Amino acid sequence: MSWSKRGGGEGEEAGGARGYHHGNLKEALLRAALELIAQKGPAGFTFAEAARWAGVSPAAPYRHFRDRDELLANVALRGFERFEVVLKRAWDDGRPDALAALDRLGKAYLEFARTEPAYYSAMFEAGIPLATSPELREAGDHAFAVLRGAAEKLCAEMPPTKRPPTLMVALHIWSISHGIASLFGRGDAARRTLPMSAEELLEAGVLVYLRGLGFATATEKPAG
Amino acid sequence: MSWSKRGGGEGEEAGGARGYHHGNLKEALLRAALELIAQKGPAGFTFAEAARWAGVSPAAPYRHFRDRDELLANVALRGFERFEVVLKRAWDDGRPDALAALDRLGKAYLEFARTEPAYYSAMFEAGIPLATSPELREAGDHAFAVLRGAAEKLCAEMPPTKRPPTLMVALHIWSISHGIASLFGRGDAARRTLPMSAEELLEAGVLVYLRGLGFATATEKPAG
DNA sequence: AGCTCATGTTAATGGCTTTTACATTAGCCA
DNA sequence: TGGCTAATGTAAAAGCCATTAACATGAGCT
Repeated sequence: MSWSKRGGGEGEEAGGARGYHHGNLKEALLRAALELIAQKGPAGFTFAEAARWAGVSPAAPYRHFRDRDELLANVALRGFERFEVVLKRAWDDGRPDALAALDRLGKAYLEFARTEPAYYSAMFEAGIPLATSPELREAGDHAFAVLRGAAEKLCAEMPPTKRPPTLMVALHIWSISHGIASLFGRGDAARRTLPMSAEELLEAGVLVYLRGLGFATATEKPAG
Repeated sequence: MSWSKRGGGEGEEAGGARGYHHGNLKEALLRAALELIAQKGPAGFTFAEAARWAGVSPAAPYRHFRDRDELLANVALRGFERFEVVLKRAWDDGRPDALAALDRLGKAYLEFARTEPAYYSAMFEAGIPLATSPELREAGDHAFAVLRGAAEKLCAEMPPTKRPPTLMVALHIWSISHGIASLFGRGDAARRTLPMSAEELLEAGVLVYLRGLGFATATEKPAG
């Protein structure tokens, strides 16, 4: 293998001798940013430190990102793409049944917020205007589309007469997932001691909600 | 009236002649911070600019706040206090009935996020560790206590046999409110075009949820 | 009047962001 | 192979910010 330059992002991490050109600086900066955001939050992250981490001068990043905000936006973009993958895998087209798949979906949402706090905060808390780039908005929409697809399948299983609006159901599930993730789903920030895990809280909430829609759940016998 | 100094916060806004001492700098800084956060987000806000806005030197704020973060935390603290007042007023002890009051509560939550985005982002998105100060956590807890009280009254109206855990209900309602406010509730940031207002979305979600709990709502006749 | 402490100011250090002018070299074409 | 050009880095500089230390002012009390 040609170990030369564009290795797909390996680079030299920290300190390896390299020529005048880095070879994969853009990738390295995205990674550095992610690492730094994870450590110190989106606010604490600095362009200069990312450059240092990648072993280049403070001006080098400007060859790849218009400014600090654009780098942040790119992190968010990548986050949404990853998020979509994760959610899609969890949903798995609703197998074996919509309810079980939805449960996985919720857990995946929370797990993403917990294990990828850097992405999550870049995506939802860094205050990046979604209008920044069409791609960003699109990526966000694609991630949401997974939830929407889930709502669709769920609604399809209900009798047409009492079938609720799909979009509304998707928005509700998204909102409660996001609310729980934001308020209780991360390491120790904003931690309030809960009597249950975020996962249990979300699962219970969604079950109650579905029951409210008239969706018959297995655990709940109709006549108590 | 003694127009002299400590006027309760009036100060000179911008440019008025004043002596060596400001007279109410702490208050002026808190206001300036709020204004700046509203304009440019919690990240864009700078200590120096707040000082400028208050008409003092860049070092003066350090007499009142340990550093920039402490000022931010104080803004958040004040935000939680205000939030509690707003929520309490909306809840109004559950009058005339728990359901109507809960509806007002939800709307108040969203209205706060919309009309006080500076407070809201300082409280929930600025990444201030709640452990920063006991007061901050306490203020947050007090605000949540209003929701908890609402859940309590709601649960109390249900037959004891099928009465759900109060805390869980409060957490669910808080989560969906927070999720909707964060995702759809602000000016134009993160705006996705919805087929309904955030208020309608929240109201519908809560109604479905309550129905799922077995709470009989007026709009929904038992036999459709 | 005089003391003292809270509150402001000035000046200085060090970091970050961003721009401009210049350096290096990778990729390509003859 | 040799040379051109655009992409990618570097160096240096301007301007802003956070934070601190040394010094100034005056408010409130005795």
